[in-house]
Amino acid sequence: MAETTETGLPRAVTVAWGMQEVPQRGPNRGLSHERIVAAAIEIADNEGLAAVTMQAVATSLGFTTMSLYRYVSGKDELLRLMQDAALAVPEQVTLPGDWREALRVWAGLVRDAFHGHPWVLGIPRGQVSVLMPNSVRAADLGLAALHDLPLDDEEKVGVILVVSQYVTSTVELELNLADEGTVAVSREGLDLLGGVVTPERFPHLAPVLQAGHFLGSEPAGAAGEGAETDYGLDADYDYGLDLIVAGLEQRVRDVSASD
Amino acid sequence: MAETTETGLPRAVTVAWGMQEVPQRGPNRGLSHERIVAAAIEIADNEGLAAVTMQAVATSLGFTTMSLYRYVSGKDELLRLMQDAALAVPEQVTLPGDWREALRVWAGLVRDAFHGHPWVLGIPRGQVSVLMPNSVRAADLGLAALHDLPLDDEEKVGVILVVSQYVTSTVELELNLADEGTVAVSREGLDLLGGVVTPERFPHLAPVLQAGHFLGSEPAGAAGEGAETDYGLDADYDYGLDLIVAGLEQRVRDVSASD
DNA sequence: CGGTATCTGTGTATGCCATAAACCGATTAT
DNA sequence: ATAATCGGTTTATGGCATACACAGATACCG
Repeated sequence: MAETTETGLPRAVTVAWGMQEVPQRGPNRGLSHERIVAAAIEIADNEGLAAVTMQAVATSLGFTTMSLYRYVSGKDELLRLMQDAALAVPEQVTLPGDWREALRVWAGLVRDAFHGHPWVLGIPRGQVSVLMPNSVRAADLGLAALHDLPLDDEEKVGVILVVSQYVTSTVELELNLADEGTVAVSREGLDLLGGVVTPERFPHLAPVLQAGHFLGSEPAGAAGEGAETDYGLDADYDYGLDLIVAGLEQRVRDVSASD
Repeated sequence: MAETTETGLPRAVTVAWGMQEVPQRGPNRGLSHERIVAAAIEIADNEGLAAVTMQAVATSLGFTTMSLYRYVSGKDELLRLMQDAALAVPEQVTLPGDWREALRVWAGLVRDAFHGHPWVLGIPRGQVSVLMPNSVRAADLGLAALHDLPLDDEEKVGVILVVSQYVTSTVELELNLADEGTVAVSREGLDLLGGVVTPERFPHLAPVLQAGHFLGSEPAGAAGEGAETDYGLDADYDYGLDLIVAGLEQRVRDVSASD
């Protein structure tokens, strides 16, 4: 159960939206939660999420550890704020007119955000709020992408959820495999696994593993050509998205037919 | 970067598969990683993931904290093992013949596993391995469900991934909303949000929020009838799954047509 | 069959980290 | 001007993961 204010909203939500009353008396404030979150994000970007400690954030700002607690109720709240701030979708996007294209572009924006700050996935789930500013912004943009679809709003929200969840999970998978695939799939580990993942025990999966699919391990191929943003799973990503789009088109046909 | 053995496989993987050499000399072992993981899971089930400390696990087994480190390299590894053990799919499932039904049943099994041990979602992502025993088991079963589909193996793996990711994310969403929806959506918070989520700034989303959709908040309705397993988002869950299935059917048609 | 290398469980110790509590000086409302 | 409030610091605490070194148990080797 997350910390909540009298309104029932999690404190992180009210803070992020600037709905917190600003004190009148007392000295001028030397910090702001924006600056704190920005500093924390920079640390996470450079040194990983584990390096984000209250102390590190505070000293990187030239303040004491405890000073942060005047702006943020605790580390949980800081993490929530970081997460939302990191997943900002660019302002002023112009989406293609065709909803299929628009949806793909939107998904790409979400995906880019994750790729820019992969440590977000290191934040425990179950603490995420749909009501944070950038979530709301992203949702609005997603609905904009689907504007011309002949579905009611509730259903569009469902689509947005499915897609964003899909994108999130795909990035998560990419990162797990980046950790694991490159090393483990080096034949050696796979052979070892072959001892336990036998065709008798796993009739359907064993052949696939043996064939070397799974894990998106291409046959070496031409690596190195602008490899920066090559996550190796682009094909799988596109495939899943195609699947969703196809399902959506079918749904549209069904709806249109029943009119 | 996760701890790896000489094989390149994460240590958690080799431990989970029992691929670790058993020592010959020395006293008889009083513990096993299975018992440790089981104890840890019990604590997590009863008191939440936060209560799972090395100390708590050890004393619940009647041993010292440090004794655990003879079986598990650290807490990270323990969490990985817990995650995999918690997400076990029942043995001896018989899947329906129709692949649509089978896929739904399979997705339901995965979903049930999460519902049984929701704390799994509290484990930071990016640490999860696809090579753990129960992941493999689940993947095998998933492929079995799709056995009759006229798609190649690689594509089926893609489908499995999409579906399991979808299920995972849906459960995550459910839990987030259970934390937040029940409390926050009590009109009061929503009104407050209305001040910032204005139709001018969020033309597409604001109406939806105002209408009370989003967050799966039904108009009160008849709650209490066997509410145990009522997560409120079943409709959304089914919807997304339908979408995927529909997409898949389309894909099958495409493939068949190009034959 | 005795010696030795090896392993297990334990006790002790360390260092990091989040956070609580009390304090001083600055600022503003009255 | 005075009092109520607030910001930032200092100091202190408790929890937690884990490194290290030890004492007894066990199995291999000659």
